[in-house]
Amino acid sequence: MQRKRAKLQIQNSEINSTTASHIFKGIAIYVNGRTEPSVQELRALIILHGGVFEPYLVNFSLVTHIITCVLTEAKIREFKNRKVVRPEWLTESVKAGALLPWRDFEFVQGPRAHQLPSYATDASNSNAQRAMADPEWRAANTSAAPGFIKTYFENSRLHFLSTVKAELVREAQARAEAKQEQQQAEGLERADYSPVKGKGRERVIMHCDFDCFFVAAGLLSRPDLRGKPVVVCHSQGNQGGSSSTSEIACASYEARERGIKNGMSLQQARKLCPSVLTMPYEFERYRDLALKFYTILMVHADELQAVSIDEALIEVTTAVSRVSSADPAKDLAERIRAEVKAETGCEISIGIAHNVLLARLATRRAKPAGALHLRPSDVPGLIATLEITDLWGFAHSHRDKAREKLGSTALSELAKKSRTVLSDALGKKTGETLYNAIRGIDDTELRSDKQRKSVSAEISYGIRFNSRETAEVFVRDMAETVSQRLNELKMRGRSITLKIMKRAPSAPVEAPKFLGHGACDVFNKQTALVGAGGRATSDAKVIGEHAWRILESFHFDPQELRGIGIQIQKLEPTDGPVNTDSNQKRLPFKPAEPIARPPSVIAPPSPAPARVYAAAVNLAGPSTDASLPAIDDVDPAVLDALPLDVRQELEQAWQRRSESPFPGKAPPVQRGSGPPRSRSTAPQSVFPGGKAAGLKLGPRSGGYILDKNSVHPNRPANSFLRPTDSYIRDELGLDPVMLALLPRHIQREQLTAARLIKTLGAIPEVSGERLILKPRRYDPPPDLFRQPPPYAKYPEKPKLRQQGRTGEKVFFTEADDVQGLIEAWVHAFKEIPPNGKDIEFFAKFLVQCVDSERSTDTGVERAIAIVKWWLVLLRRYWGDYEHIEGTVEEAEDARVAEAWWKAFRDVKERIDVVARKKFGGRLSLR
DNA sequence: ATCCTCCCCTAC
DNA sequence: TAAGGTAGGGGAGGAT
Repeated sequence: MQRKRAKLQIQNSEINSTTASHIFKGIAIYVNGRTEPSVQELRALIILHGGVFEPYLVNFSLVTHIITCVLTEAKIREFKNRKVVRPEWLTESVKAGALLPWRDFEFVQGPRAHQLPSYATDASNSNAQRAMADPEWRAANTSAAPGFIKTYFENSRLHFLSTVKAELVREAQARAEAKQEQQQAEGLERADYSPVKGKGRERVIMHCDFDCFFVAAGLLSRPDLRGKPVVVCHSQGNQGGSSSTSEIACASYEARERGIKNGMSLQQARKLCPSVLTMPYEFERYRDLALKFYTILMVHADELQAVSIDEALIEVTTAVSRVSSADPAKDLAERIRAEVKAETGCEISIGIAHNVLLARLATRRAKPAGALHLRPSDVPGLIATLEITDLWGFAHSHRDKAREKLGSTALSELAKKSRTVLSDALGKKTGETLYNAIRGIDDTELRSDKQRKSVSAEISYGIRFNSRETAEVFVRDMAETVSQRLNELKMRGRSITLKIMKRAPSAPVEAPKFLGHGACDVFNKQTALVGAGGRATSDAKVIGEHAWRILESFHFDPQELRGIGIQIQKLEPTDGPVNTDSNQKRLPFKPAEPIARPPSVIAPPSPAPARVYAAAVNLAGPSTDASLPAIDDVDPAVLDALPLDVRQELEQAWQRRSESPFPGKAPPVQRGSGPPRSRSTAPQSVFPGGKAAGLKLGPRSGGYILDKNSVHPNRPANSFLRPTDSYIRDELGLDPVMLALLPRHIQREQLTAARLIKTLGAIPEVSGERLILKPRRYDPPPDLFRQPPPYAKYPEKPKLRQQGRTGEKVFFTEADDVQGLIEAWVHAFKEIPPNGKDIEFFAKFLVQCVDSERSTDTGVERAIAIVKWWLVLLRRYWGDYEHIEGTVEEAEDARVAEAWWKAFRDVKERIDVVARKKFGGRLSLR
């Protein structure tokens, strides 16, 4: 193969000697399958114009683009993250004499409507079109409406499910904490004789799940509807609901028999069953029922993992061991079912097995209204009848992969595949999970102690903006929402991701689903979230500012937006109490008092201890947007005025720096053509010299907990959190106050290191990371501003303005070779950023073309032609950077590219503003 | 190797 | 009219 490659490369270079142009310079192309024009012709074309033809796809990194006319399903997956382009890209580029943007020729597989939900046809929703035509309706019922976010979340079933799940998880966690403490206490008292609990005994796992939860709940007050095809959805079924796109959240068994499925639209359901009846959501009732359900489960469970409002996994090994009968597990399950039925009036089903995987499988066979104990001997027989999607965690995507790469989706077939084969097809871990699952093996533990990693809010329904301003208001409101959620959890974050859904170019303006998002392109962008003083934050203004900046950086038309989400990561607990009147609905769990509990059942756990939030340090009030204290030397106004990319770079630097408790100055930022910044993993300075006046800072998040009895709300009791001040000071030789100022993870390191010193007398050189509290080198201040571009290298830097008329009006005449001029301009500024005055001049000229009183269609057309040409030029030089912005780029040419694209977008925006004013639309560059 | 980031995927 | 959220697991691919 290597020889073959080498030979072909020689052939390539022979053709190369007669190169006609260099438009494909830097491009390496692999041609996949049969194409029109043929591979031979394409190869000649590529080489003729300075590109590289890669005959084999041995190494993906050698190939920049893949050319194809058809792709098999398998290839689509294989090439998913590649630039796959139609051959016309090459032929058209040659015709144009310039490299056209590959995205305009991106290979896309034909419509895959079958993958979309049934309501998502291509047709626009005519009801929505009508409604949206009325500005008043629009202003009152879409994302532009005041209070939209609140009402939306009040009515969203998915939001409800997520919220309740989070609450249940927290309760389970609190319970686990309490239980652990109780056990520890008992363990101490009875250490001498207490037997090791449960060890050596096979686990008993139960998967408990309401049958058609929402429907069952609704039927409690509508007994006359029992036995009928009923669904829960928003639509009141006006006009028979025959044209309703309202989604069915839950269908009764009678409805399911008629083919109605959860997630269908009501209109679909009506077609299948015209007599289907609808019930409204009753969120508060669901909450009450779930509370009763979980309370009962908690009584019986050693361990409980909340799955959702109507579903939980419990380990009941102990409780089962206390039942003496022929089938104790099944008997306990029936008892639990009876208790839930008595308390809630609803049926649950319970799957029982020795692991989670099988318990979940058992539940399916237990339904409706039953309990089923799946024994090891039953497993092979059951598994053999199943499909891959019957396994928890495997859905259509894995099914498709299995079908393509493994030739089957039946577990009986997949059972013949080796571990390696499965892993190669599905990924390492997923393959192993599947391999084990087929054999009934699953050793996942029930976990109730997981800590939160992110907090987010997202809406992709009813998002319709007609202006930048409404979009901005919305984004900032969303930020407010996220901020509240963070505060309720007493969390702050250091990282923000904005998710944007934008109407796909091929999708109708009004989606098939009423006010839905329709087919969309999704954009995620993550940046550092920098609160006051460079610290983690939950401040709504700060979050809003970051989110809005990110959104703006995309320069999307607000009218095209269909979904907005804000996610906060890199969470830290808030130290002191945050002034939030927690209006969060907490599930009012109380110490369980189960109904008709037989004496064989273990005693209910004691309630969780009062949770105390110790404020380690609280020297200042909560952070606010207005006070940017720590970065003393930077005027906030200056900061604001910086270009986004510079700002973000600084912010990231601050963030890195602020690992130190005293966010003083950011580390130096390499700029321009200097050597690339070494992202040193060197230890962060723990105690910068000089201004230890950092003490004036506000509360440092992550302070250790001084009260040894306190328990952090979202963290299980953790021994490292427990040292007393005197222990820290006297035994470990650390300053407890200083320690409290450190972020939690550094505290942990410091404590560990100090303990090691104490016991070993020295710290082992583990990774060379920061080890122990001691003063460190002081980092010099950052290089805040861009170096001026090296003008001297370009003594005859051409100015666009020189070509303009000197009179009061700036205008090109027909005689001017505008295209040639722009080309010369762009070419001249290929290696340094363009001059702002030139851009200004150019923008004015174009705006005038569109806007001036004597502007005619030809003026507009001229502007379009010029902007298009500009676009072609920019894409020719910097096509790869077109959709990249705001990134922290080191390379000079990347900076230049970004500068040009920014200029382009700014100018385009200015023209669009005028065009919108004048014609109510934007310039189309297609 | 191991970590990090940026996705996709999955569950309810 | 309708209310398509949310968090975590994991894979790919690049940086360290």
